[in-house]
Amino acid sequence: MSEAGENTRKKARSWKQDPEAVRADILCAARAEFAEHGLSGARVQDIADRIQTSKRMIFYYFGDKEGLYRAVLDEAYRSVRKAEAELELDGLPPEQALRKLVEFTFDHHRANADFIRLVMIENIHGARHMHEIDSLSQTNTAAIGQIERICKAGIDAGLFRADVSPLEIHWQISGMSFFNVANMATFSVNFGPDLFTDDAQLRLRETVVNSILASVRAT
Amino acid sequence: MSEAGENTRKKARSWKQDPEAVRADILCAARAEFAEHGLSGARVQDIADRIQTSKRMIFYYFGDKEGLYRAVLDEAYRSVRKAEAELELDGLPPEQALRKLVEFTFDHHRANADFIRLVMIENIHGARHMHEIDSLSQTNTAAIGQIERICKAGIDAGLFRADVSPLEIHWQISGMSFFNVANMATFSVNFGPDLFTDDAQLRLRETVVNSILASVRAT
DNA sequence: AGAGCTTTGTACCAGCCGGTTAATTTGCTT
DNA sequence: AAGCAAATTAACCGGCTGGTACAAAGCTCT
Repeated sequence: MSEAGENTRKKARSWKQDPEAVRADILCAARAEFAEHGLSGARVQDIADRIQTSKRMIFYYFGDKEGLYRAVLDEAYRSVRKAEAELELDGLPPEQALRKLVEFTFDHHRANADFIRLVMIENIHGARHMHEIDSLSQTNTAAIGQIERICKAGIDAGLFRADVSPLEIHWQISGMSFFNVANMATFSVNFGPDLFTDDAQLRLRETVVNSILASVRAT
Repeated sequence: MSEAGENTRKKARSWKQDPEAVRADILCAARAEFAEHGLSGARVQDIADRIQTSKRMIFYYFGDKEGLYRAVLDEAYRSVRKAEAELELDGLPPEQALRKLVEFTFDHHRANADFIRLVMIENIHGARHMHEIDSLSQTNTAAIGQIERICKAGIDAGLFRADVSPLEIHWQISGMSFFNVANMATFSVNFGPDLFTDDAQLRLRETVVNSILASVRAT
C-alpha cells in the first residue's frame, strides 16, 4: 500500500543514482495515471511528468507501456493480498469472524480506490494482462482459505447451513464491496449521493454484514 | 435493445438515402466498439469499418467522438430502462415480487454485457458524460419505485422488517448482478471459472435471492 | 429540369504519442 | 586516473487518429 507522491530519491543538483527509488517512483506515478485514465487513456509523458523523470527512463526500466502496466497491476495485487493475509480471524467464533471479514473487505475496498479502478480496467481488457503475470495465480486463492475455515467451524458448530459455499460467500462479499466503490459515480448520478456519505456507508456496511450472515445461518 | 450487425439500409449501386438507418447502424457499431475498447481505446475508423460507411458520416451525424459516445450511452440506458419498466410485479405477493425482480435483474445483466461494459467505462470516467445527458436523471429513479411498492406491501403485511431501505435493496441487487458480469474475467483468473458455468450461475442467482430475502424478512 | 437542400466519398492534415538513437554523466572497480 | 557499465538526458521519428475541406451525388419542390 505504498503511498502516492513524495519523491523518494533526491534529485537535487548533483543527482545520486538510486535506481530502486526511481523504479518505485515510476510505479507509483504509473499506478495513479493508469487508475485515472485506463491503459489506452494513460500518457507515458504524463507519468514522467508526475515525478521528476523523463519518458526515456520509463522505457528503460519497464520496456514498454504494457510492461509498465503489468508491473503496476502485479504490485497492486501483491499489496492487497498482503493486507488480506494480515487479517487475523482464527481465534474468533464463526459469525464474528465472518462479520469482521466483511467489514474489513468493505472498508479496505473503499480505502483503495486506485486498486479497484485498476481491476475495473483490467476487466475491460478481459483480464488479458493478468494471464501474463504468473505470480498471481497461486496466492490469490488463499483469500478463499479464510472463508473455508470459518465455514467449516460454523457448520461444525451447527450455526451455518451445511451447504454454504465459501466461494459464493467470497463472491458476495467482493461483489458488494467492489460495486460500492467501482460504481459510485454512476449510482450517484442515477439515484443521488445519499448512500455515500460516511454514516450511510456505515449503515450500508451493516446491511451487507446482515445480509451475508442471514443467508448462511442454519434455519 | 436493437440488435447488432445486419445492415439495415441498402447500399447497392444506386444508393438510396436513409439517414435514420445510417444513424442506427453507426450507433450500433459504436456501442460494440466502445463496449469493447473504451472511450479512448475505441477507433472511429474501426467503427466505420464495422458497417458499410465512412468515418466522415460519423462526424456528420454525431459531431465528434464524445458526441457519439454520449449518444451510445443514452440509447443504452434508455433501452435498459424500457426493459425494466416492462416487468410486471404489482400482482405478486411481496416475497415473490422481490424474488422475481432479483432474478430478472441478474439475468438481464448477464444478457446485456455490452451495457455493463459501457457503465464500467463511464464509471472510469467518473460519470462525467452522463451529466451531460439530461434525459437520464428523471427516468432512472423509477427503478426504485418498484422496490418501494414491494417494501411497503411487505411491511404492511408484517413480512418485512419495518426499517428496510428500498435504495439499499436496489444497491444490493445491482451490486451483485453487476459484479457478476463486470468482474467475471478477473474473478475467473483468480478463483477459477467454476462459478460461471450455466448451472453454477443458476445456483448463484438463487444464493443472491436467498440472501436478499433473508435480510429483509421480519425476525 | 434545375435550384437548393441534405447526404456521401475522397483526400488530406496537424498534432499527438509510443518508442528509439545517440551522446553525456555517474559511480564502481582496479 | 583510467576504464567500464549503469543511469540519465535531449532530441528526434514515424505512424496513427481525430477531425476537416471540398466536391459530387441524391432528394425535394417548383
